[in-house]
Amino acid sequence: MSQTVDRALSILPLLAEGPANLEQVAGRLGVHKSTALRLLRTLHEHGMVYRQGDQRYRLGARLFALAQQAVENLDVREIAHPHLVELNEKCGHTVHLAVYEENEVLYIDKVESRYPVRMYSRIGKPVAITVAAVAKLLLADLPEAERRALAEKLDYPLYTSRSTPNATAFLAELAKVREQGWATDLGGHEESINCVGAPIRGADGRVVAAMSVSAPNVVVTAEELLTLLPSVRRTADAISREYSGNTPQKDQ
Amino acid sequence: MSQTVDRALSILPLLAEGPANLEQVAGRLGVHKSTALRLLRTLHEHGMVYRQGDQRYRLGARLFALAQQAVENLDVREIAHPHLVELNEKCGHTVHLAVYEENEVLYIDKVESRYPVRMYSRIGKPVAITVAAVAKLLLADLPEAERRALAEKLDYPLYTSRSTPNATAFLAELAKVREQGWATDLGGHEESINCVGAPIRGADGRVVAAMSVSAPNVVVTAEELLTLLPSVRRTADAISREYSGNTPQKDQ
DNA sequence: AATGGGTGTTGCACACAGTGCAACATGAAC
DNA sequence: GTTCATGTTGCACTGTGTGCAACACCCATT
Repeated sequence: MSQTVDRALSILPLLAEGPANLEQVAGRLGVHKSTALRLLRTLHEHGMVYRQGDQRYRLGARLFALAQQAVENLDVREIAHPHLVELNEKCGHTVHLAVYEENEVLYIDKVESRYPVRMYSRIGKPVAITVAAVAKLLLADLPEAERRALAEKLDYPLYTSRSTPNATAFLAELAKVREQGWATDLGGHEESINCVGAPIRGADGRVVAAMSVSAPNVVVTAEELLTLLPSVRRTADAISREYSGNTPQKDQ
Repeated sequence: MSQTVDRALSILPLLAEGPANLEQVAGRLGVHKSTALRLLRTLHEHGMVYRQGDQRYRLGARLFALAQQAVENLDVREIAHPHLVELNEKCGHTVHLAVYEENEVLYIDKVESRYPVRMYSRIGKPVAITVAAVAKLLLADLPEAERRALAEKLDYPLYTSRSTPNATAFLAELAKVREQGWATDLGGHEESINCVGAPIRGADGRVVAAMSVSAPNVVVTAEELLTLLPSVRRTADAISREYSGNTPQKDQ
């Protein structure tokens, strides 16, 4: 829509790949050096990019601060956090909270496992959307048309032999998840890691977030993990109740 | 420099305070609704803002992903992390890693305390620059002129009775820190929390990052925490060695 | 010191992208 | 149905962003 802003914003993902100098930026944007310079200066003034010792540009500190504030403003997160901690204290495993936004599912909170073997993930990181339990929960609740369109558009990378292979299988899985009200990921992302998750609903019944408990095979088997399902669901329901109660007419 | 981009970027901190609708954005930017609409659309296309159910705008998911990638590209962090974990396993307290950038000090990594009483902090959050041990370490190494200029420009909020009160006191503290090669924060930010930190240096001897161990009074006294100083310094030195070794002529 | 290549930076004239206005949609409230 | 509040579109104008070319700077190399 706005050419200048469009160009400026295109610089950010470019720099996210690694530092770059003026000419490289200009080259990849397809604009004159002087144009790139002015854009970078503006970004710099706003703290979005940072100029390191060798004059190359990197993403800047303000970006962190903004992402930080953004995540703190999510009221689901605020409400859910103590419940997640409580569940973690009971079972000891990693607990995740995720939301869906614009064709992506991302973690917005995490309580670390108390076992020494931990799974890698980080708040803000987009989730493996075709296999993660939380992703299934969130997508299962989308309106039919949107869900179908998204499923067609996705890639289905075969992380493991148990990954969701294609759109048809994914839509079937989503139907099942919607039916039963909970979801699992049994080695679909990493061979040795299993998850079990449940949805968090707003006052209108729509799924606003999803949570899951994850643990590696070496700590508990899939069957043992599944015995946690009732407490996961209880936790998710408690969060739903509190969330609906606190925001009676607000939507999200 | 670039009016359009400047305006667009000004929207982000505004939305960071909380969701806002078109008119509020236009009002606070001092531009016409239609102008604000076009800017928001461009931001939206890039995933920087998100339009929630009630049509109000919020900060978007891409912001997290970008901040995420940015932090993963910092090679100090990469190298330091296992050392921080090791130190945490030895002493059990919260371990922080921070860098200085454009008049701000911010945490780029953190290993949580294994004690139930934890201090609040989060990766990406700017540090209380006038009192934190890591901030003192990073600022103490700035060139004289820059250090002085920054000290004059800062605010000196009195978080507690032991907070640094003004620029003179701060510069004196920085001189001391530079002299001794380590720093503390004894209840300067929160009455009951103490920290002890050490600098991480690049091949040229300049301080590139700083780390610290923090613990609340109720867990260990300040004196007990200070007994950890040798292992904190040893950890910092180990990181320095590895960082200098791996990046012999690269600067940052 | 002097030369040269590789950078980043500045000033300027032109034109087109961004602007604000006013008219138009939309949808909620009553 | 009417009113109000809010988001959206089309359009003419001009001011902002553009690319160019000249300039400044740094550091190698001789």
